[in-house]
Amino acid sequence: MLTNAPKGTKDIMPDQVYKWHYVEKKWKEICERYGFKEIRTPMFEHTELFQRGIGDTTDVVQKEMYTFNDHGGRSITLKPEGTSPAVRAFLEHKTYAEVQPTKIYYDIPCFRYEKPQSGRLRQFHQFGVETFGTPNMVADAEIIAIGYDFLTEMGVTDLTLEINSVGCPVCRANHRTALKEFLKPKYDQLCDTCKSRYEKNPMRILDCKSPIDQALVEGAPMMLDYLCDECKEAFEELKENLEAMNIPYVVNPKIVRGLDYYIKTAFEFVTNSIGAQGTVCGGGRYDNLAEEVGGLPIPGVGFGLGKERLLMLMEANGVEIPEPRICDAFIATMGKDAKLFGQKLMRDLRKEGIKVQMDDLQRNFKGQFKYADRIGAAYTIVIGDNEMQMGAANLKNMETGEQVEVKFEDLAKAIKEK
RNA sequence: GUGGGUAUCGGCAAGCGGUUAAGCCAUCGGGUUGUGGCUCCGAUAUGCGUGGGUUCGAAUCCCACUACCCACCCCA
Repeated sequence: MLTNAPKGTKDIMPDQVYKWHYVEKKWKEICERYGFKEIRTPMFEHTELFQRGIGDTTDVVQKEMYTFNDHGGRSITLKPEGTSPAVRAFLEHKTYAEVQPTKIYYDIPCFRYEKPQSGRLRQFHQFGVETFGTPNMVADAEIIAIGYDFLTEMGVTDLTLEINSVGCPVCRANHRTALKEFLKPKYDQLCDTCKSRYEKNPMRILDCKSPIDQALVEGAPMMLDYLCDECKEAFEELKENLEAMNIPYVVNPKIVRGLDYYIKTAFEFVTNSIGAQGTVCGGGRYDNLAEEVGGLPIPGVGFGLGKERLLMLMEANGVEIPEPRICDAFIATMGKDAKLFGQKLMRDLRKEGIKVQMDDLQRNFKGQFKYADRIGAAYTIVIGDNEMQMGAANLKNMETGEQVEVKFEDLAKAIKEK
């Protein structure tokens, strides 16, 4: 029991971390290529930030947050997402007083108390980007472009970009009224889930998986038809920008966001190849969020991208992530003198930046070779009585089997050359 | 929160009520004190998720619990 990680958490073991390093490095590279800077916010925030930011009625806030009181009586919550904390930091540090827009990226753990399943964990990790300070659709398109380029460069193929506009509070309310009006006479026929969605989030009914509900929803008023002039224009601009950048998309009028702060642009990169949780990246615009959490009205747009889901998708797509070599040279020794000398040699070579290892288990000579092979050493340096006398080691290339005598002082150079 | 599935060595896995629980991979040791990957030999579960029960006898049947997986919901 004590030797089990808590439900919904996963260890990333040493033989797997290189994959994480790989995507993290690429993520940093691409964000910086786009002119974004990294931000690091705390692991936890005041609970109220999320209640106000994400929205009191959302599932995330109502039943999924890891919330506790600290010893000072403050209600604290492990962050379930990255946008609200980023906005909070932007406001707190009055970054709006600097040249705008502000473009940031991050790489964070998130915590949500959910029932784990494929692609869904209680502690998961996401990459994110946010652009603050511009209401212009150019920013939305740029955010989407980062996601598109990143995913593409990671070798992911079976992925679709779906976009939608969820309108603004005004047009969304109109649509909601019209939709409920439309659904009212059919209410009794809806599935139980949708009955509960009727009041809370009727837009979700449009996306119900039940074929019965799908039929009932036929001809229902769609958000896109209810957009006000401003929102409609914005959506057109977004599409124009995406087309100009050659980013393929499909309009999915059924995309709904579960976080209250989204307005206008909503988008998702979705796949079918990693199970039911197919959204690898999702985001949108949130012009009212800053004000909602008590700050100035600062427009923003961004996305979150699930690292675990990305890794799953890469695996499903057969993307090969190169495993770095952990040992350039293994020093195999015979006899005590050689072993002690090997210790010194190992230190010298390590100072040269070479990855060197020796036996830690008192293996016999043959065992040392076997071990060198197992850990994938590129070279084995052999030192015994003969070598000690000659002042040169036998350097064996483990791949070709080729062996040469190399003076101790020339070893670093010889190994680095290949 | 609601469903469904699975639990035998580090990994994969046979076993389907009857003497000592297959096998493969991995690991460790060895094949005459100096060279790995191939090959050969040997070692490694008194134990079958946990606790009860049925039975002369259970990994094999029943019950409960627990863990993990998958799906709904929701989302990254």
